[in-house]
Amino acid sequence: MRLTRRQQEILDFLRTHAEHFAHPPTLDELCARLGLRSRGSLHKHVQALVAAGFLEPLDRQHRGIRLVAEEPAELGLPLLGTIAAGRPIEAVPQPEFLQVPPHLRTERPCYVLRVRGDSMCEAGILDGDYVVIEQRETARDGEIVVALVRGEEVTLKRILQQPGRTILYPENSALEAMELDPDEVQIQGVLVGQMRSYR
Amino acid sequence: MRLTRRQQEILDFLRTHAEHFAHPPTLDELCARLGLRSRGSLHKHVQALVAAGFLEPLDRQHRGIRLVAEEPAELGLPLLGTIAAGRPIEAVPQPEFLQVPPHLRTERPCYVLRVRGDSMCEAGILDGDYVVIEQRETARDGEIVVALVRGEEVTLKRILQQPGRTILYPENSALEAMELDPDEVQIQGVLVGQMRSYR
DNA sequence: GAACACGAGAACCAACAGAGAACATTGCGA
DNA sequence: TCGCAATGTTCTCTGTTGGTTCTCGTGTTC
Repeated sequence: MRLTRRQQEILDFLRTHAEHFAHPPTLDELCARLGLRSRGSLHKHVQALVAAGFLEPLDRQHRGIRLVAEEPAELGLPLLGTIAAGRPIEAVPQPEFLQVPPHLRTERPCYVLRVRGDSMCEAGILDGDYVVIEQRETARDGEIVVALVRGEEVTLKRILQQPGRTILYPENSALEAMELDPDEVQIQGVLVGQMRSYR
Repeated sequence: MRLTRRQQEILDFLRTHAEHFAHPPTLDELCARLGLRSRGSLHKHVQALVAAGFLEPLDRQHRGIRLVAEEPAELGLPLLGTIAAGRPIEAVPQPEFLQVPPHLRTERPCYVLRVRGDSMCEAGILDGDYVVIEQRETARDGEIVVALVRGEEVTLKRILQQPGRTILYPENSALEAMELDPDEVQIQGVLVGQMRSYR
């Protein structure tokens, strides 16, 4: 649905307002700011914005005008840093955002890491690739996971969980699998997508 | 259908206007800008542009003059079919569209293919991957291209162009390079991005 | 002269916008 | 707990804006 001039104006105002104040305005306050004298008229506009999906329905709650969560689709996913087998994740200082198409991610919270090194090259994950990780603490056998080992090093490996031991396989025949006590392995996420740019 | 002078002028104005303002103009505003005094006359031109497919029909909506189809970016890129080394591209019946983040494509026209087979597996391109191809007839040595060989088979290979011969390398040590006469190879596009979903 | 592009202007009416009243609900303070 | 003020909801009424549809007139082109 398309917004009218007034609706757009109100929406813009609400967005800037949200940046400066913790609480949404009341209808009366909004009226005053917009030069209106009728709450009823304003309410009509607000309802239109709710119908258009920009505001959450304000079910009789006071100060109930809340902006709907900004589509993460537009913002993209945060690029948290670089993952290199055997070292902690090297975080980027300013969390950058990367656009990720929906079919490379899941509905659950995800983030992006940049891959450093060739430990997964036989699985088609190369140095410089971006991997999309679903934030999750458990994995199924055979999934590729971001794992924190002994609280110090982070790697991207394929996981196999057996009673009493957890094995992390690199996909590179030059490297060896790690066999660990389940307590030593903490799963931080599961690989759900991968991207590479050749430009 | 061909546009008249006035129609072209109006369309041009609307395009520049769209770059500067969030809302389309009203008929009256447009009149003023164009030096017209009759809304009715202008309306006739607008309707002609709607009929010609340049504007969306403005069903009595205020400020409803909107340019049509500026959204190939939003729509994504067309998924044209599946590419398997040694066979023609198997076109999908209904051109599907796939969202592709900007860093995986170029400014020039691009399309997406699905990869079948393992001929490029050592370059990290696996069976089932999506590849983003920039439409282009020439390539630099070392680029991975979509090449039509002898007018019959299409492959995804790394290219090397020497005087008098063109070599197409698969990235799979089990397969052999093709050495061809330059006339036999027609480049259809160059690889600029790659995506894989693990879901 | 017929067809066409272009423009003026009037009349019409649906979309948009606002005022204000009445009512319902919530939440706070006495 | 009660009562009141604050706030959200629903109405009706009103006026304005702006898209739509006409008719008519004037050049221009083939």
